[in-house]
Amino acid sequence: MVYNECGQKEVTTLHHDLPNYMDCPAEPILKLISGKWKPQILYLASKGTLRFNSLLRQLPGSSKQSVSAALRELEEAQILVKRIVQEKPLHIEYTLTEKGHSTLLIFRLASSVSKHD
Amino acid sequence: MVYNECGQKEVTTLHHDLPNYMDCPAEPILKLISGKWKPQILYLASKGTLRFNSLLRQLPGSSKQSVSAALRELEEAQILVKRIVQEKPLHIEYTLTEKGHSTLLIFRLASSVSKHD
DNA sequence: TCAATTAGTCAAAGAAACATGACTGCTCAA
DNA sequence: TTGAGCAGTCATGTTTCTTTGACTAATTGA
Repeated sequence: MVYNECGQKEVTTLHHDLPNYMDCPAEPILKLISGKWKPQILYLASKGTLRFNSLLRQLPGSSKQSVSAALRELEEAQILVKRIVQEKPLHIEYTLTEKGHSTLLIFRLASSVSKHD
Repeated sequence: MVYNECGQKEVTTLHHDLPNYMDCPAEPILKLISGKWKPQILYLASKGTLRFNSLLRQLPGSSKQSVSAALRELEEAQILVKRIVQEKPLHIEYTLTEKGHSTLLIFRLASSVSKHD
């Protein structure tokens, strides 16, 4: 015999245990902005334009591989824009988009939540 | 010779590349609420009280091990409370705390950010 | 008494994430 | 023209995360 969450007999089906097709709507963005380096990368992006090698040095313990992957994912999600700066010396810049700025609102809320724990 | 982000000569030191001691303040909570199952667990918790085996069935593909670990971490962080319900049948319930509810504000913001991309 | 349910733990295996080091190709100042 | 910096890629190895399956121990209904 099967019981539901209220301790009552469940005669028909376990409909409350069926796989949920109502998934957490926040999951995609959470997945996008989490990981070993992405929060810190976005935080640094909020302070100014990013450059690859500089970023690597600002993330001690990180690797080209994962920083490169993080930048690519954030660019694909249109949170960062990559642009080639045709100035001397020629270089590449990563900057927050409008979407990137609104995504960073999540960070501000998150840090205020953790402050008064 | 070394150049800074503006393409100007950097005569003294690369102070903009020194390891940053200003870490992203949102990182701890982001780490806490992210992972393979935690977003969905918290989402389900927002809809009502959780029970271990029911939760497992609602998360197809998950394992006892990781759901158990997730619940423990969320309990340790005081986002969920665990309580033994002395009713027939005796069982254990996980419920959102006050802190848990304010943490879920992050989810609401996150989903609204992703909706108008 | 027996089988099922609840709520887990533990060891081992497999998958995913991440780091290391070598290498590429371009630019730029000396 | 050489050496250094920039912005990466790629193969390999390690570490970390997650699943699998066996097991425990109590409760409960038939």
